[in-house]
Amino acid sequence: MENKNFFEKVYLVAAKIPYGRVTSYGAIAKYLGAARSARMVGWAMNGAGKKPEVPAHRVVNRVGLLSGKHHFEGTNLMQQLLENEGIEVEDLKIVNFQKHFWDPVKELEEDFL
DNA sequence: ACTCTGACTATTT
DNA sequence: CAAATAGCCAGAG
Repeated sequence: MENKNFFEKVYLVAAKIPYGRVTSYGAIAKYLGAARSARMVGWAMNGAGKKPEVPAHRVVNRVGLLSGKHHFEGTNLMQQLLENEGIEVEDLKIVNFQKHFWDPVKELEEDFL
C-alpha cells in the first residue's frame, strides 16, 4: 500500500467509510501517516468525484462542517446525501458530529495499509 | 527547479 | 467567540 499514490490511499480509506458515518480530512491524513496533509486529502477528493466508490460527502472538516459542498452539484446535494444516510445536518454542519464520526485510525487500525 | 494553490488545522488576535 | 494568520505538503503548469 505504501507504494501507492497519496490519492489512491485517500480513496481506499474514504471508500471504507461506513454508511451513515462521516470522518474528517485530518483523520484520513493522519491514518495515512501524513497528519499535516489534510489539505491534500481534501484536494484528493477533488478527483474522487469521478469515483462512485468514494463517498466524498462523508468527508468533512474537523468540526463536521460541509466545507466541500461547493464541489457538489446544486447547492445542497452534499447535505441531502448525508441526511439521506440518517445524518442530521443543520446549516451545512453535521449535528452530533462526534456521534457520527468515524475515525479510520481507531476503526481500521492496521486493516489494509 | 520554481511558483501557485487548496474540499485543512491549530493558534493567535 | 468570530476572524485573521501561519504552517503544511503534494500535484499541476
